[in-house]
Amino acid sequence: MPYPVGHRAKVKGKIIESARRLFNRHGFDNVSIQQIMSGAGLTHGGFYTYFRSKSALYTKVLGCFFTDPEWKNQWEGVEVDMASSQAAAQVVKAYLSRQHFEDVENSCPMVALPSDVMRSGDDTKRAFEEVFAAMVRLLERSVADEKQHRHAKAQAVAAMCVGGMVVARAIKSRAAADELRDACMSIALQLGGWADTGGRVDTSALKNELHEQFAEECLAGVG
Amino acid sequence: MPYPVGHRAKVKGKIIESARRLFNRHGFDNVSIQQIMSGAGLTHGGFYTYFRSKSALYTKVLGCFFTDPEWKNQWEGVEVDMASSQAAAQVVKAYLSRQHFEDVENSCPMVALPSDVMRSGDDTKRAFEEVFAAMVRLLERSVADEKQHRHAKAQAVAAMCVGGMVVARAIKSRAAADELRDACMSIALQLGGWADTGGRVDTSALKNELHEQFAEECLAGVG
DNA sequence: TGTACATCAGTGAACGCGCGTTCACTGATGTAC
DNA sequence: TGTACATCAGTGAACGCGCGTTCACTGATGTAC
Repeated sequence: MPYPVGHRAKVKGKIIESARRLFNRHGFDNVSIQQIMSGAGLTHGGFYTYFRSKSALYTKVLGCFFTDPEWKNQWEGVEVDMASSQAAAQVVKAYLSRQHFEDVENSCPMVALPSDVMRSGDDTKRAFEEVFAAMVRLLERSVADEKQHRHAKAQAVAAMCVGGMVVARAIKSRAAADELRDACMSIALQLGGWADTGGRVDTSALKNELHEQFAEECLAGVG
Repeated sequence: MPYPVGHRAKVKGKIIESARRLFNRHGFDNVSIQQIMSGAGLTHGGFYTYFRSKSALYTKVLGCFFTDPEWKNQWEGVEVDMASSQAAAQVVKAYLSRQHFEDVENSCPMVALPSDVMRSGDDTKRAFEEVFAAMVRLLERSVADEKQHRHAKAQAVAAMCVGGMVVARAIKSRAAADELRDACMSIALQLGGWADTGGRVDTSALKNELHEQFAEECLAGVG
């Protein structure tokens, strides 16, 4: 057997990682296979030994988004304890943080690619749905409300987080974007019944949570 | 002077209208000039006597979005009284309605095109910003809260409306999308302090409001 | 250890295609007399 | 009313370009003996 075991899986991972960064920044249509492969240190010709088509890669990228280790270690900040009831508050703060706002390449795909996903196929939409559902599940656990209202509140908070970031990125004025993020953050924390402790946070906890949900499916595909 | 006065302006309007529908449905990159012109009943060659480039048309389309009369009369429903304090509630309900969800071609561009705008130039982002600001201004007037908190709450509600629709459109399950819209609607109404009167509404009021703001600039461009 | 070999990851030229854009031309229009 | 004319909105062939995709080939790898 020539070539070390796992060589292809490693290279495939590099291609996905390169594609993730490029898609996040420029969208599906404005990224060429040549750019993706070059970002992975290869030439364009080999692409089709790894993926059936450009769309197939796109679906894979979205599905694997939250399991990517580089992404998982991006937003650096203060420690997060997922067991604590503060977890949801910290996730909201991290999601609407300036760091997440600025780091387009490594941002949540729900913020970077929603229009693209609307126009994509069912597989891509399912991947998006899973990501959103996981976020809602995480928030839901610590919403301060009667049980029957928690789910709706968590959904609304998640929508506010995603919507706030999407709009902040799509408007021109930096000041207006900052104001919008702040407003959404403070109202979302109020809604969830989470005190604004004022500290800085990262979202490695959120990412770990989501990691559990997709790691299996994703690694199966890459290996 | 050959050809009736205003002929070109009318045709230009048709091109913009055709482009608006196509961009909303397929995004900037997946629509060709040939499709746009054909939608306006013309051949592709004449395009450049009306617009400097495809991007220039795109910017114009976004800027004029809310002034378009066809769009203004789209979501049909019950009468709306803008003077009433119920206006904001009605706008929220219409924004998150099933009608708006389903009518992709005529939907709000903030829902249909956010990723595209993020990657666009400053002009496009300014147009997006104006649209969002107008929505916030409209909501702000009737938020039930102390004056200094109204602006933030209006921003958060607007973000929730946009985010809820964006996510609803990007996920696969119709049932989950319905649930999300309902959750956002009910929480948004709560947040604003607007009773859920349960009636159906349309958004012609919102559109009229926004119309005032952009009509001048837009008509200047078209004429 | 050294040599011959089979494997297959990756290369890069080539393909057809549709796009945005240009431009010389056509032909319908209202005007002049 | 009828004819000749100037205008210019719209046509459609043509352009260069970059894309997604294919495929015959290369050459580095670990294996066999």
